[in-house]
Amino acid sequence: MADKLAEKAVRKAEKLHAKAEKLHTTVDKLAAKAERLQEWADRLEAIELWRRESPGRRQARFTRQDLARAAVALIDAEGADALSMRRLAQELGAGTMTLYHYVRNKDELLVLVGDEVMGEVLVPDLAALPEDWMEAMVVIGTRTRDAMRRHPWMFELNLDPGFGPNSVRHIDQTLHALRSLDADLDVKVDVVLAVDEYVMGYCLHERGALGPGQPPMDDLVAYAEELVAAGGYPTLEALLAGDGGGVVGLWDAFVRTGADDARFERNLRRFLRGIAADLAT
Amino acid sequence: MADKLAEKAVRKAEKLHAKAEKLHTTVDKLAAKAERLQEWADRLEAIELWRRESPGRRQARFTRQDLARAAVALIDAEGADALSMRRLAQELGAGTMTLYHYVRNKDELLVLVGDEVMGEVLVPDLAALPEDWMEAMVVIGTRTRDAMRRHPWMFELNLDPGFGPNSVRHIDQTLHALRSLDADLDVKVDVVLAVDEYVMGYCLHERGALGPGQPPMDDLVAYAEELVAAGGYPTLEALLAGDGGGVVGLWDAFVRTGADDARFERNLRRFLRGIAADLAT
DNA sequence: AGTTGTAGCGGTACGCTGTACGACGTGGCA
DNA sequence: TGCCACGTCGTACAGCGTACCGCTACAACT
Repeated sequence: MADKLAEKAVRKAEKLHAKAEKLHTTVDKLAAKAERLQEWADRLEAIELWRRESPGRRQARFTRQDLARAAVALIDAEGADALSMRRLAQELGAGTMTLYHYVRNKDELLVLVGDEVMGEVLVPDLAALPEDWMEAMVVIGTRTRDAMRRHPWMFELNLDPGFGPNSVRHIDQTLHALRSLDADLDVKVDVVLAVDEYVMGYCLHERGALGPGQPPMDDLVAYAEELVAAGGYPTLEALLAGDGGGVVGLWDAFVRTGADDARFERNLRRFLRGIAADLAT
Repeated sequence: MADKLAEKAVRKAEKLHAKAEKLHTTVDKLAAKAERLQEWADRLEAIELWRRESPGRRQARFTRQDLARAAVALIDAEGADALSMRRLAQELGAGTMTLYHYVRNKDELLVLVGDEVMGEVLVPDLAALPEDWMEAMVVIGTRTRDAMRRHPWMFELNLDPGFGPNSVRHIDQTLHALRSLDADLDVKVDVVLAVDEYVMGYCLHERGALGPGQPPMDDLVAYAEELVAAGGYPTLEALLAGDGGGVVGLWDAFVRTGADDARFERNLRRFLRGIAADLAT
């Protein structure tokens, strides 16, 4: 009798357990969905930044662009670390907390800064863009690279692709550059993204690349030898064993190639050629 | 007489002024050179991180890799902002300042983290890399993308291309992948950099891209209308005027294309094709 | 014209950060 | 055995983002 009761209890417990597990997975799924929705909500909140125009009646001392421009100037001069709310306010001759009337938090300020820089990427005269889509993409890509060269700190800001007026205009202009490409919208968007990705990747690398100069090669070679001793560096090993310039030769090749100014356009054109060839099939 | 004296004085002053100016430009030049050298010194100091092996005799509680692994786990779980020296120390069950015996400052810790992640990019078995250089590059590129998908916060760390063992191994492997490419070292390095740039650019974009989901389209359209009203958005304007899906259609195209899993390899292959075609001429 | 609500401004304070400094105990060598 | 330097870590400080809240002066209404 007691056994039976115990058995029943066990079965009941198992059932409850299974039920609990099911509930658990349901909760997990809901949580995941909620997170996804939250992400979207956050990102769309970013659009809100651009939609809400200074809602007050009274005239404010500054415009948001004033903040953005001052921030860009400050970062250009002293680096991204120098940009703090206090410092920017000081630069503008205002109290720190005043900035929070133009911007909800520092991240929003950075979004402003990002869009300000995107303004420099824009082609001033759309009509001047070449008809040929590949040439037009080279023009836009080069402008982008130039802007990122002026403001290499852009990558330190960790901005997601934004919805600011200038960012949208950049997309618009890039699509405009593709007007001579006979393909449907999805293909064009694919090309827009791909080219933007290459360009940004180039700029990201260029930002961190070493300019020409002479490192203490002894340390370098010593380090390379230590690495090779650990094994698993076939190319390095061959270079050390062979007589073709050794490790220093490889280093030089990287520095030289990294500093080659024609590299950007050369590879961009290679990419565009590859895209065109693929689209032609 | 007094006039003559005054004239003389003026001439002398001018001469001195010119001399001062010359000195000034010299000083500027020297300062620029010093800055360049300083940059190099700083970057080479980074190699020092890898060269200096725990110099002490006594056995330390942790290894640098312990720190790196704990940091990666922490950031994976709670995001890059969660990584502070205090928090990591707590995670390791150590005092905060203890970490500073493994690492000179937080930046060095991040370099360690970066190289740890680069370890995931490495191809486990070099011999398994396809002979064909284009196929081999696709393998390496895909591995890189996968690692960056697992750790999209890598771009928040603002790391320059590093000299850590795994980073060097990645370069080595990539050059190894190009062994079937008949070209001299400079060309190969160009290809290595270009492909790495595209791959990183793709990952950088993917990190910030919106996953599939439904935004509040009304706000979006309203925003687009506001922008078009400002002028200078020909494509957007045409989309709003035309009947081909409108702004929502464009938005969808971006979201759809951004979420297209085949996009990475497709465009990487296009790039490689373009490179091969160019090298063949 | 006078009044008033509030938009714009900013001082203070809190909890967090990275890290300089110095104290402490213990392990390894002489 | 004695020593000392190595690994460990508590404390302190300057600077960060920003929540909270009081103040001032202007735009709008009576």
